[in-house]
Amino acid sequence: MEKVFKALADPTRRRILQLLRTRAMSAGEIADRFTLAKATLSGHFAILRAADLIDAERRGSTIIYRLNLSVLQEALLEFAEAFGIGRDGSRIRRRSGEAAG
Amino acid sequence: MEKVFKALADPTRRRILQLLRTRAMSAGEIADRFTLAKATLSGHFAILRAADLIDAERRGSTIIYRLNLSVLQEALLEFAEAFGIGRDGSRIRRRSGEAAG
DNA sequence: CATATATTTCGGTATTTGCCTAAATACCGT
DNA sequence: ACGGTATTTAGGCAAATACCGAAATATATG
Repeated sequence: MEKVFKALADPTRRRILQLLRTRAMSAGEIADRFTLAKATLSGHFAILRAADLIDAERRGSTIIYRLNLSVLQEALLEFAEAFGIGRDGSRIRRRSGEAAG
Repeated sequence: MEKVFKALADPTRRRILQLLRTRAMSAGEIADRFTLAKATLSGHFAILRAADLIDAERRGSTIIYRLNLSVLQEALLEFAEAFGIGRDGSRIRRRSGEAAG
């Protein structure tokens, strides 16, 4: 959870996740969409990987990154539920200290 | 959105929001629940306020902070929708580039 | 006005972050 | 094994962050 929030704090990393939303991409393919140095992007990949938000798969000489949507989902949902925030905008009141389903 | 994610990146600030979940509290009341200096907490309040995640209301000599849940809600929902993440865990597929809800 | 209380602002330090270039590693084709 | 492409790791720098104690501000009260 901590690592996920730290990872999401950077706009470049959020953009990377957005890019991977539609399909998996190689490190270079992603890097081409940014004006940053490849080494810089590589650092961002490492952080996203440490947060388990993306998976890396070596495919020959390239490395394919894939969005791990379920982890993003879990983290967001867990956080939202802690505040009783529902999809429809409703707030579910809980007795203080009670955990969300 | 940027400010919200930056604000949420720090665990102390997330704890502050959690504290305000049940009821509004004065700065001092909040500070008493941390081992950090009041000045440090005051800085965190400023960041949360800049992100519009909390509202401040002067009440005599104290300042009452209140969680601005709707802003947290909006930010989280907007982000989740961009990834097609639904409350039930389902993923809604969209044509690339198409905006959510 | 003087004092007390609540909170913020200021000035400083240590750590972390984001970026870069250069060098290292991994894999491929010849 | 050699040269080329893809990617990461290493080293370094500037800016941002998180923290603190001290000083400043605002409010209430005697």
